[in-house]
Amino acid sequence: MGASRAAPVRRGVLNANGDGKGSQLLLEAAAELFRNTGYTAATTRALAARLGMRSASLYYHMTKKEDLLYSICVDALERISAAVATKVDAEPDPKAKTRTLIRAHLEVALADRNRHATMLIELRHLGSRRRAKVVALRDAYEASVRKVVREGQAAGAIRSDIPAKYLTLALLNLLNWSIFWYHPGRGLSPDELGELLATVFLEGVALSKARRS
Amino acid sequence: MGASRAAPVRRGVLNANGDGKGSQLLLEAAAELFRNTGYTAATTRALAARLGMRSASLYYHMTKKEDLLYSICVDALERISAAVATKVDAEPDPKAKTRTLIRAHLEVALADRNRHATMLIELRHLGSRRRAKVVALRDAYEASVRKVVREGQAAGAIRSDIPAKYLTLALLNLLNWSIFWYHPGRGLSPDELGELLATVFLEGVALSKARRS
DNA sequence: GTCTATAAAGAGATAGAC
DNA sequence: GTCTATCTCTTTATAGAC
Repeated sequence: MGASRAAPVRRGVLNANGDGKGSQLLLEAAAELFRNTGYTAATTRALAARLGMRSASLYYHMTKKEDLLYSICVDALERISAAVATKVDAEPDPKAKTRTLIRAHLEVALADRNRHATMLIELRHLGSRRRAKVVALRDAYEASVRKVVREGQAAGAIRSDIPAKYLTLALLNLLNWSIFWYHPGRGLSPDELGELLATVFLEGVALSKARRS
Repeated sequence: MGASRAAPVRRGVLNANGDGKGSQLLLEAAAELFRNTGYTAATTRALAARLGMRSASLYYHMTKKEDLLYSICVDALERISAAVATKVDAEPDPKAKTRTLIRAHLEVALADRNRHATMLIELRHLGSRRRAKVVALRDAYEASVRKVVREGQAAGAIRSDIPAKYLTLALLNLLNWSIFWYHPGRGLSPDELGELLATVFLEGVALSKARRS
């Protein structure tokens, strides 16, 4: 908005090689630390220690600590948006689209648990401009989910007596917060959990006379 | 466990009048601040300012900042456990118990949004002993929800092809995380949201031939 | 690309007056 | 029960050597 262009060079979020392997290692280490400790309590010293360096060295790769949080949030949302859109678009049957969305969302969110948990919980610690950008990405993803729900309603696959808005919020509750209790290895695989949650969401848990348990 | 009793007086979590009105005002102000700013980034100076005092004055009411977080977590869990148990126990019909639980949970959680949000997200910043106590309370509440689900299964009201464990986790996803997007005043009342989520959870969202939308 | 050293600011908590 | 003043520790971030 009112910011003057003082810096001569427009650079990405991280200072150099923003897409290189080094940056991905840095982001993943930061996401794991932020997820466990919380963004504010996570010190640059602790992060550096995990990477086998001193905290000053981090500032070769970034300008401020907040850059890491911003990159993590953008990364998480861009990845899940792209992956889910690809799989949902490839599914022609409107009845199956919701199930495909649920499985695709969980597959990505569980694989990137640290980044998604950080994005969901630590977003508030971004400055207002960056926070607004991340919220816009999040809202866009939410809108894409709502679109699938609405198409399901239009096709007669999903009930229309409840507004798509609330069906979408309920679905995202179910999906997003599973990453906080899911533990890879023990219990269900991501795909099995996806099937389970899709069944709960689509069929409900009540045992009607028409259904065998 | 291995702690020696150095302090001559056993006192509650807050130094004096642990149940008085003053303490409730303090806890609510702290919960609101923690919810918005995060526990670590919330300074004692900012909390004092909200209460019209200086940060040093807070230490007449507490011993450390962490006392506030601990009190908030315990308070939130004790209240919701008691309220839900009362209402669920008063409901004789096993088919209706789940619906009653959902409405009671939401009623309390939405009324105490700041405390519940803080409990869910900031728990990790408690020292290990206190954290274990809060986790035990949380696990006990979760177990009481699971018991309702199991009784529903035993009574033939809830499907048994999915383990009660996962039905309970899905239900708590639906309930707990609604407090982060629910805004009192605009949209649904707590009771209406309760009915809506109960319907989604029990009936599912798929439009079968047997159901009119 | 990483280091040592350190500047500058802000945090939780205490002492003692009123 | 609240205040002023302050101690002490930790934090982010920078400067400049290697």
